[in-house]
Amino acid sequence: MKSKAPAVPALAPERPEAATRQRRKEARPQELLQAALELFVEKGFAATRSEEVAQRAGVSKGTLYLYYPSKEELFKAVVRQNLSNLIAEGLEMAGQFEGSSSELLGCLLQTWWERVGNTPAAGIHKIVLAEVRNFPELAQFYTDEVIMPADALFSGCVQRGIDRGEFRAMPVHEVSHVLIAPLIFMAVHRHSFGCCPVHGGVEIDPAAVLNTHLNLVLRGLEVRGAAA
Amino acid sequence: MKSKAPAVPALAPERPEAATRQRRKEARPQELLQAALELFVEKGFAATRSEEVAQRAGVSKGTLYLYYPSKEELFKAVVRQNLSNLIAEGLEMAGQFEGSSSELLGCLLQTWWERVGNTPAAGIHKIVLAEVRNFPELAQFYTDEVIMPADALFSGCVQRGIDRGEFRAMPVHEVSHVLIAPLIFMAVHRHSFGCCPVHGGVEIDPAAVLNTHLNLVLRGLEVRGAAA
Amino acid sequence: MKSKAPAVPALAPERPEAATRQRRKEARPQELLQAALELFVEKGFAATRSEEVAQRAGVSKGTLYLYYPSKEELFKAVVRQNLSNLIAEGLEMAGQFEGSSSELLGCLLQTWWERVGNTPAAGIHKIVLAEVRNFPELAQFYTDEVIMPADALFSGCVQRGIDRGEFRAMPVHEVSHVLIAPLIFMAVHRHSFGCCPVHGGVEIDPAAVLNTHLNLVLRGLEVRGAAA
Amino acid sequence: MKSKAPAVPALAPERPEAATRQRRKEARPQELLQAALELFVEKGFAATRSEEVAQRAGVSKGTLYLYYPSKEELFKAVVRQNLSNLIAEGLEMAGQFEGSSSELLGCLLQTWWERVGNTPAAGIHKIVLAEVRNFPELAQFYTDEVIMPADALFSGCVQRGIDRGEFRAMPVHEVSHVLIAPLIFMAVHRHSFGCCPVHGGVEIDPAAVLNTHLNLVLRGLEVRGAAA
DNA sequence: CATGAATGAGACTTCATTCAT
DNA sequence: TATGAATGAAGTCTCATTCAT
Repeated sequence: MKSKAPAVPALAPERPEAATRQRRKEARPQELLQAALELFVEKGFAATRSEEVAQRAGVSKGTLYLYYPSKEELFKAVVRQNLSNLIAEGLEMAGQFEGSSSELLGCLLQTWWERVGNTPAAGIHKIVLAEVRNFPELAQFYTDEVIMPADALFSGCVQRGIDRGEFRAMPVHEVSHVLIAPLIFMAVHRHSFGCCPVHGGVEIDPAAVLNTHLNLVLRGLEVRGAAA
Repeated sequence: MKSKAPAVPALAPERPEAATRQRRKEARPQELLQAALELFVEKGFAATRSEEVAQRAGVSKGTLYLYYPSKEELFKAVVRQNLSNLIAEGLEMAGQFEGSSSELLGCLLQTWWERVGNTPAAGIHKIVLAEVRNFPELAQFYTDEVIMPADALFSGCVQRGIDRGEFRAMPVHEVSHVLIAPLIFMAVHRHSFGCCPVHGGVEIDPAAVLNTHLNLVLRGLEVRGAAA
Repeated sequence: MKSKAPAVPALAPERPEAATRQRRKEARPQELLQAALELFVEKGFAATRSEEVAQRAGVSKGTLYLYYPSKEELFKAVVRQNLSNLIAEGLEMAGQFEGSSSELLGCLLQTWWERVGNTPAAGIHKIVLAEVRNFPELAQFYTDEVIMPADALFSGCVQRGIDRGEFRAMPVHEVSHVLIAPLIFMAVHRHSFGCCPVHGGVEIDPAAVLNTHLNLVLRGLEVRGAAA
Repeated sequence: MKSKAPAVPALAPERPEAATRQRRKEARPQELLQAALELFVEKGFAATRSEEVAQRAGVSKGTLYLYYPSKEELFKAVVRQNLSNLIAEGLEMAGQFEGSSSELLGCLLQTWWERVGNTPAAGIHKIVLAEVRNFPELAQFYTDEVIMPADALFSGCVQRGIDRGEFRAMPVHEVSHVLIAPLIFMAVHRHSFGCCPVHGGVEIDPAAVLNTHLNLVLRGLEVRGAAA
């Protein structure tokens, strides 16, 4: 591979190897973060070896350290990157909505599941839950970037429903919590027990749970529950 | 030893042998499990060093291994001990209940929170979620000992409500999931973010969330929602 | 067992338990050395745990240390005791002999095999060979107590044969070495490979080897080999 | 790489990459095995610390584990490496031999002593004798790779002598045993007592013993003993 | 004397990190 | 930049030895 290079003079742009290498070089951080995310989700922070991350990203151990000065920093970068993504997703789906507040919340939760809960990136929740106490700085970060925006989003929708007379008057933050908790829980579950083959376990059909959840909670929220 | 003790007035002080050493030996497993639980919840399984556990229990490294042959076995013992309690509580309460199914579920969840969710034992959920993929046998164990009994308990109560015409006909397993998920999520949260001082975080009042949760979900379940 | 003692006033000599205990107490050092010898031969010095020795001797770990201040000292005691036995055996069989020197040597080797080589005590050779370099003081000890007496014994017999015109004139120490080496080798072998079940190994029949050995070497020694 | 090398005149110095690091990497296994052999022979398997081996080979503890996954595997590798040589030597010599069977056996034993018995590799016998009961698989390995081939080699030579009318008819396996035992014994001895300075010990001159051994045993074997 | 719970030095092994090439 | 050989701190576990009972 090395000594054959001089045999092919200067066809640089046509050489797929060079093209690949270039493309690879720029994609390195992405690939490393991707590999690290997968492994951290699979095995946790401590049980993931640096070399495994490098291998899965197709580089050598040394190269990993060219991009991230330590395993801790790599971990933080993984969390940061995926948190940014989460935020982006959140804002994206917040958007403008015309219909009823029940429909809005249903749509929001449904979308969250499809775009976050059901994707590999959801595993980030698992790691963060497990490791915040070992990386205290992440707590503030995660609170600012995820918990508070998400709460604001959902609380806002609940408040909208109350303001429009669709929902009963209820404490919005608590409702917000009750609304998201089962989804996050389910998402986390998929990355722990969901990956372990057990005999006789309770099969969870996410769609069914989501439907039931909405069915129960929205009905519980709606004011016409008493009226009808 | 049990009922005959009062029959023999003052033999107790005659046994000088059981004074210190023996009493300690009997208390050791408890002390070690207590220390291990705390540390595993604080730092996770992998990040907890055996010696730390021993130190917190006030013994030396070697002593720990006198009682548990490996860190992994210690972990399992912690899970086992604390989970047995869970099951016992659940069955005890499920026993015979006279009131309405809504009251039953409310009482069940309330008790779970007081006796489990609000105690250090709840932190186990966090560790299990985080580590189960590294301990495949634990997955089966936890499924058999916790997840399935819990599901049976809650599903049974929901079914009871449906049978008695109190609840709407709904998929019981999914309802069961929706019922417990927010509690477990809250419990896990208390042992991860709940322990990190953050500025401006959404303050979660467990009692309020629990009330809101019950208020919403039970109302959503009840058949009179349509009747009234 | 403890509290029942006062119920039986003073039948000391009749109590088999006390008799046993007394007898045991005096036999302790013997039993410990016996157990230690067995284990050292089986597993070697380093791989034998103090507690195992105690267990096999039927006492507790602590008791072992009442008799021997350390594992090293126990080891030396084992070697010393068994070496003394070897010497006793050697002297015993040296005796006075009337017949031909060939018969004398044949008888000597045969007896050595029966009384030493074929007994568990022969395992001592194995340990000593393996461990002298870690216990240098044993070397002098073993040389004085075993190697030199044995050499003297066998060399003497060879010299007797030469003096009496039965044997060719040959270097007596070297002949002595050639005479004993196969026996010791065989004895050691019995305690290493001889205890491992292997498929297709070369079966060694000690009696046949001994016969062959005598047949060859004595014939090689005898002066009439050329005459006959 | 093999026969094409001379066809490419001066490419060698062009590879600066293989300068130091690479050459060391290739030499490492040899250096480690050498150090391990020495130490295992000196102190035995159990009493040799991994780090000592590394130090003697001039590397760090971790490097040792880069090449051998455990101390036990290192031990096996030592046995394997040195035993392969033994076998090779034996087969090479056994090949075609023109002279008398006495000469063949004499030459065989003489060579064995020079090439094996008198080198550090002979110390392996000591370790194997001492440790084989703790490594059951080693017993089979050693039997297959050393004991049986060696027996076949020597038995074959004896049989050759009998077939050609040079030797008396005798049980070949037993003769074989008698032939090798003193050599191995002497080799083992050199690595245990031979290394301990003792006063007044019986000085063993290997060459003299070997000569005496051959003198005695071959004379005992030869048929002309009766004929002459 | 005897026990066995407790200790802690020390062995093996892993793996994050460095650095010569 | 990229590599991967090398390092050594640190973790798990063992076991000879001690000592309160």
